[in-house]
This record gives sequence, structure tokens and C-alpha cells, in this order.
Amino acid sequence: MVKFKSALEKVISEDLADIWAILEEDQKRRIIDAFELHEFKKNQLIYAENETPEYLWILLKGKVKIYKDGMGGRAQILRLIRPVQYFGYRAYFANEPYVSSAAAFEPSTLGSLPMHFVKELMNENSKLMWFFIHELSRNLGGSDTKIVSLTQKHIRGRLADALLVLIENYGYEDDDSTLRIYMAREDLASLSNMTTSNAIRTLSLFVAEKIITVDGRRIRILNEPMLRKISKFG
Amino acid sequence: MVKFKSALEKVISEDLADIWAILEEDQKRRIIDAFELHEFKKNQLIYAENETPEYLWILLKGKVKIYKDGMGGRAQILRLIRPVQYFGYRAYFANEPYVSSAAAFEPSTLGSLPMHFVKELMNENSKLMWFFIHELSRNLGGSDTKIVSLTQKHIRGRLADALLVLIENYGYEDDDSTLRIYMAREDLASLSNMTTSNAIRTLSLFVAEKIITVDGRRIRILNEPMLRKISKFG
DNA sequence: CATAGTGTATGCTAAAAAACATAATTATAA
DNA sequence: TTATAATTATGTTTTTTAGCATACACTATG
Repeated sequence: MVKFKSALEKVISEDLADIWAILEEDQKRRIIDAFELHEFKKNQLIYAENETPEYLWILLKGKVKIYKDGMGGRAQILRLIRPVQYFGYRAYFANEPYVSSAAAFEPSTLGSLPMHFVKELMNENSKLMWFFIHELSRNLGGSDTKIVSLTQKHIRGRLADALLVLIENYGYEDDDSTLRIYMAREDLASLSNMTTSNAIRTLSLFVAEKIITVDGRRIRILNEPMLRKISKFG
Repeated sequence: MVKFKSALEKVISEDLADIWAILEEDQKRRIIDAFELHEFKKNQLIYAENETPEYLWILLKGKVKIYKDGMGGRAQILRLIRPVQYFGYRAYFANEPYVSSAAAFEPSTLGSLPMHFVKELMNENSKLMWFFIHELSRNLGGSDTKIVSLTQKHIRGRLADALLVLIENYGYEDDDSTLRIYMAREDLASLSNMTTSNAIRTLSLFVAEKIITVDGRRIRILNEPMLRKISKFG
């Protein structure tokens, strides 16, 4: 946990352009003072369910999962975070403890701002309030849609969905086909609501059907349209 | 669809009472002018998935379900609305079409306000913005929690959850044990993510175990603690 | 470099839930 | 009212998925 000094403005003006652009000069200075930088190791916990929310988190580099532990040691991944996205604010706004946990998929750099400070900023700047209203509304729509996908689709459809979510969130390598995230089969299972065994098994089926290739954790998508078809129907 | 006249102020919910109180006379007049009253029949659709959101809906009397149609004619009930609650705003804020539909469970009275007008009011009054931020945040937390319950619990646990949700949302009759909502088995199934057959079957099991009694659509809860136990464990 | 430990792969079995079938009951409308 | 449809109830079969066992990498560590 290091106090941020000078380079913040540059990082922000490049990467956080959308939110930064709507702030006034005075607000920018106060933010620089309150901002803290954190490095998280692979699989390190950022916050845990039931804790009291205190910070707005900003992912600057790396990948983060928002997940919820369920019964029998099975976790459900709820959302994936990529740079530069914000998280950790919902529970604070709802005035309740976290209902989910956050952890880094891989070594990641994050910024934090105290939520009480964010709240102040919001009261001074209605555009910032609109920003969060928009984010919350999008997430809620996504969450509602996810409920139906996860409960009504069969295993193949759910795994196809999971792969499409990975494409959408982290995209492809330069070859335009290799997923830019290498996750454990267990995480893939947590994302698509199935046991690890079934994630592995179904992945193998997809390989046999030439929809993907697998090399360890490296997944290449050969037939994205087919994935969409499987997601929609069988 | 009737123009609303005077009783509006009485009908503003507790959450908004203080906001209403600080509104200027001019603002109050504008609201009364924009406000419209609607009567919906049993099972009547209020809005449908994929439509463009235009109104903030306010349930004044009756009961409303927010649901999403899934594959194979199976619907999932996402949220239950009781008087006086607001809905229909999320998609507008997210700037996207509705991802879910709304329908009246029973004959219901609703008010509506054009969303563009609500947006204006919000920009004039930050408390109103905080109201929606709070509501969205609560709903998102609920939705995330629901994902894990619906995907990881077994049928008995899910049905127990559904009954608890009904208690929480609509409460008991004067006898302190009869649910104040009479819903079709199919709706109960849609609420708890199972087929109608299984909803009926599991309900029968609960009757046999003296956790509830059933008389048509009238459900009496005999052992609420047991329901919570079933919800939590098997 | 041996070895424990973790992650991946695959087959087999058991459990859960859906699908299907058929009555019985209740609502609704002619 | 009677007829007709819709809903509720329950038994049986089939499908899907979880659970378990085992084997085979691969990797981290002493």
C-alpha cells in the first residue's frame, strides 16, 4: 500500500479518461491526495463477503473476479473486472456488508478511494452520480439476465456462455483467436455453474467438435458462431 | 388511464416523503400534471422485454411481478413489487431496452411518470438521485444473492426460499400465518426455478411434513423456522 | 532428482430434476 | 346448469448433472 504521488494524473488522464473528464480541477487535486495504489498477487483476496465496504476499487492492471461462495465449497463468479473498471461500491451504496468477494486472477495493480470521499465528490458533481446510476443499472440488467441463463440453460449452453463472457471481457491475443485469460478449470466451472469435472468434460467435447482447441489453460476459439448457437439453443 | 388530481401526496412512499416535503410548490404542480393513473387487470402486462422504457411505474395497490421469459416457455420471476414501490426505471438508466417484463398478479392500481421528467427532477434534487442509487444497489445485491440460491440449492431449499420471499414481500393475513398472496403453482415454480410439477410435488411434501397447509392457492405457514432451516441446509 | 501436491482428464455410479402420462379437481363460459 | 378448459395432483420414466474413483500429467520444493 503506497501513497500515490505524481504520476497519478497521467495514468488517470489516459486510462480513466471518461470519469476524470467530468471532474473539476479542485476535485482532481483532492482525489490525488486520497488515492492509494495497491499491488495484489495472483489469487489474493481484495475484499470478502460480510466485510464492511470502505473503498471504491479501481482496477488499473490485471484481472479481477467478483464471486460468491455457495454451499459445499462451490463458488459462483458473478462478474469479471478488467482495466479500467470500478467495483466495490455497491454494498456501500446499499448500506450493507458485501454480499460477494473480490480476488485478483493474476498479479494486479489497483487504486482505492475511500467511499465517504467518493460520496462527497458525488454530492458536488451530479455527473458522477449519473455515472454510478448507469453502472449499477447495467450491472443489474446483466445480473438479471445471468439468472435466467444459469438456471435454464444446460451445461453446454452455460459453458458456451462462459467462453463468450471471457471473449467479451478480456478479448483475444494478437492471433485473434486465443483467449487473453488463462484461468483454472475450477474458475471456468465457477463461471458457468457446474462442477469442475463437468467443465473439463464439456471442454473436451467442444475440442472434439472442433469448436475450440485447448493447450493447458490456453484456449483458442475456432468457431465463435457455433458457440453463440450453442448458447442460444442446445 | 386517468389524470391524477389530489391524493398524490398521500401516496408518496415513506422513502420519498422527505423528498416530497422539500419540493417546491412549482415542482409539486409539475409532478401532479405529469402523473397518470392506470388500472391493470389480473395477469395484464405492464411492459414487455425488449420494449423501450419510457415510464417510471409506481405500484399503488395490488401486486406486480417482474419476470423474464426463458427457453421452452419457462419464466423466471426476478422481483416482486408491493405498494408503494417503484419499478421500470433500470433499463432507462442503463440506456437499453427492458431485459424483463412486468405484469400484475391481481387487479392493481399504478401511477406513471415519464422517465425524462423523472430525470429532470433528479438533476434538480440530488436526494432523488441517492434514492435511485440506493434502490439499484439493493436490487443488485439481491440479484447476485439470488443467482447463488437458485443455482446451488436443491428443490426443497429453493421452494422454501420462495415461500420466505413471499412472506417478506406480502406478509401474512390477520391470522399471522396465511400468506397474503394467492399465486398459481406455475408462478410459484417460476419464482423458485423448477417445473410446475415439482413445485406441486414439493409443496405436497411440505404439507406432509406439517411445515405448511394448503387450501387451493391459500398457503398457511405452520413452521417458519423450519422453512429457514430448509433454505439454509437441505 | 525424487516426491508430494495440485491440476487435468475420463469413466462409472448415484442422485436430482425434468419430462411425460394420466387423473382429479376447480374455474370459466356458453 | 353443463360443458370445456385450466389448474392441481401424483405416479413413472428418462435425462441431466453431481459425486466419486482413478490415472496421468505438471510443478514446486526439499
